[in-house]
Amino acid sequence: MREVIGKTENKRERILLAAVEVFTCRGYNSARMEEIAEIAGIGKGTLYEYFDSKLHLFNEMIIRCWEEYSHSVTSDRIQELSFEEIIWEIVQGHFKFSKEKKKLARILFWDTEIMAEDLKEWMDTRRKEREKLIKQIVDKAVQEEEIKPVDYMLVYIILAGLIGSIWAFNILDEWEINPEKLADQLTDAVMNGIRR
Amino acid sequence: MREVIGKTENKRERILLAAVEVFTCRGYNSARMEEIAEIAGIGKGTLYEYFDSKLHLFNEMIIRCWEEYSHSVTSDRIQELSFEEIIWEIVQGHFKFSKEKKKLARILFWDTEIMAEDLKEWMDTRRKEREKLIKQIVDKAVQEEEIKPVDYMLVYIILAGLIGSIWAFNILDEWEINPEKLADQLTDAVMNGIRR
Amino acid sequence: MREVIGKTENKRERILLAAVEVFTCRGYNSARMEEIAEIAGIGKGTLYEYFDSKLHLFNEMIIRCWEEYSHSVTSDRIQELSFEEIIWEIVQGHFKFSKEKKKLARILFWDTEIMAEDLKEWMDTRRKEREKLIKQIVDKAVQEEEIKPVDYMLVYIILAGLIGSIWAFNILDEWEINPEKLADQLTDAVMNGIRR
Amino acid sequence: MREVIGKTENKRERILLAAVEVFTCRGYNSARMEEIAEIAGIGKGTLYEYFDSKLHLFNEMIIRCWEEYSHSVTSDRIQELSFEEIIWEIVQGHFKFSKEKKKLARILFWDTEIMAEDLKEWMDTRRKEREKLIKQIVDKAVQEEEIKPVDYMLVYIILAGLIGSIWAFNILDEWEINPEKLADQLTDAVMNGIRR
DNA sequence: TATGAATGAGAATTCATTCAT
DNA sequence: TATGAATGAATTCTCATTCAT
Repeated sequence: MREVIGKTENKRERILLAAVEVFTCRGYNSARMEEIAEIAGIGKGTLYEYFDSKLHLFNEMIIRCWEEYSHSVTSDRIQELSFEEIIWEIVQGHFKFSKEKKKLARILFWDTEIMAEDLKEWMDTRRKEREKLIKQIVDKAVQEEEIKPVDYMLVYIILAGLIGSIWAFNILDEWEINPEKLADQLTDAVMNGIRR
Repeated sequence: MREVIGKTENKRERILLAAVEVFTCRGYNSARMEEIAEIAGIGKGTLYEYFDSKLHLFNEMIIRCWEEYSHSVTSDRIQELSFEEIIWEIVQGHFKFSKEKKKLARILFWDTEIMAEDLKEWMDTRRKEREKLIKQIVDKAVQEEEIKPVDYMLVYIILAGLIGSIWAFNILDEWEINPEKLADQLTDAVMNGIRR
Repeated sequence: MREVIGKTENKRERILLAAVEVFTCRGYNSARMEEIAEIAGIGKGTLYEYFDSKLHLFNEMIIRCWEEYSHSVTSDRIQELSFEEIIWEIVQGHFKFSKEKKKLARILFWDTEIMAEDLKEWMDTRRKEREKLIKQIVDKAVQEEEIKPVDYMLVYIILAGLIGSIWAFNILDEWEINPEKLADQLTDAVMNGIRR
Repeated sequence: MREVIGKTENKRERILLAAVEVFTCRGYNSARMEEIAEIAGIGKGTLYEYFDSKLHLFNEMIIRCWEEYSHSVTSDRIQELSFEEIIWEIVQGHFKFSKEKKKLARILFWDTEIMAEDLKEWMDTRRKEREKLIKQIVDKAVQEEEIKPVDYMLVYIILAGLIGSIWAFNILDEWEINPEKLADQLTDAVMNGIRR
């Protein structure tokens, strides 16, 4: 019994992994279902036993990856950390994830134009949640006089920007720096500015 | 003779403008050459008199737009400005450009998957130039003791990040703020940090 | 042992019933084996234990239905009836069958394009039998001076025509008339003509 | 100028002719667009320059053929003819058309299940027109006391039936009789009945 | 030079059939 | 014997590109 379920789950899993590989390398439109099937080591038709269409497969892959990403970035003990520590955690977590799965990050954050409407909504909801979380963190830090009374959107922009730029422009490939050190420096820059 | 050339140049221009319109609205893969021809007001076959292929047209469009972008972001009197002023100029220039040409910005900065190898190289060269420019600016500012002695890559990341996040996440649509004010705030945050 | 056979026979039967349902609703090409299996309440693979292929299943279904039709149209005591009564019986029997199983009739009489060669032959044999029967009936009626000495093919055409038109053109849906009355009128028209 | 139009029209025409050939031989579902293209002597893609889809092509073919059929069956001087003559004309016209284009007739009258809704409506309208025409003819004949006061639907069924049976059951292939003689006999049977 | 009709490679998807269990 | 997961041939349709005019 367990074997059958395992096998089935396994195949679905293998398809999703193959999908990550192909979608991230080629982008949605250039990805061919046949290649995904080949990489998953199954027949073309089998894909459609597990996913209704190319778009459905893509959407499921995105959701799966987003969840994986969330786990890797969000700390469980976020309530206990200071603002400075939170920034450090976010930057470092994101950097680690991006370094490992650079292409995935690209698809995940930017390749949104072909997403189905419901996936867009789903991602929007996730984004709003995140925005709200940052608002709470900023408000708390302002209240506790850890930071200046800034618009939380400003912090959001800065953070999102740092996060974005970390994997963009192929910086990661060329700049040898470890996540912790990068997190140190960026956190310092954000907290204290770069003015002498 | 000159008239023909003039006419020709004109047509090439019209094609490029139409290409911007179509590629930015539909994305590379969904863009159809026929639509580009229609918008340019010419025959489908004529496209191929001016551009070898869809990819070539896309590449030329990217180059064209990048140059336009560079003009709008880079000030001529960059040598005369202080570091703080330069950051302000960059942020504000980018914000303005992005707000006006949101979709173009997206394609320009992130839709890299379909770029031909030579375009990738071209963009890499541009990026290196820009990196070098920032290095000079940072070095000068450090030397003149305007800012702390930071790794110029750090500044590059922060700047690139801010630039990226400005148009990402649909922030632009939802956040009503004018370019100057945003530039003020971000410049202040970068220079002085957000710590109280 | 007998139970297994019984079970088996039962299953074959259920498949044929399901086939009637699906083939008549969807037509041959749009019918899916999976749906037939579902309706029969068996697994997809099991179909192929009982029928070699979709086409074989279709053919067997046709044969089954044709026999059912023959029973409903042909009277046992055909020898005892007058020509007029026979026509009445045929028209009324066909009308009844068609009204109940309109879609089946359509498949049975007209959807011949996908029939396998051997089924075509089978149906041809059936048709010849029927033609022969009508020839006998006509000859007898002519001999007994019940009708004029007409070519039996003429009668065959008229009968086949009436039979065909009864269910065609959606007449059945729109024209509220009971089988007996229709049979009365048509028999009268055939026997006596419509001239005043 | 005329040449270009001629050429284009010619190609559309050739596609329609090829479509008749393939659809009538294979039926809608088994017909392959590629075969139609081959027979028309053009490329696969060219079909789609002239017809949006397989269904559109089928529909246009049906309409075309129906019009052709109508011309061949309907006499211009129908008002001047007696009821008997009209029946004679209809039977003989239909017989001629069917003999020449047996398979087309089959598709035209019976292969209705895959027709698009609007084509079904179109054919229904045609059918209603025809029904109305027959009603007028019957009413006139009844009024002028040429025939008994019968329900016009009865005549419609008989006519439609004769028409149907003429091409059905492969009768045409096996029965050597010329159109005029058949029309004579059937008209006589309808008018006077077959009772001695 | 300009055109757009013609093309056909290529992609997504379906479904009858197979076969390991 | 019964099953249904797996398969891949087959099919429709798209669209970048060509080429005769």
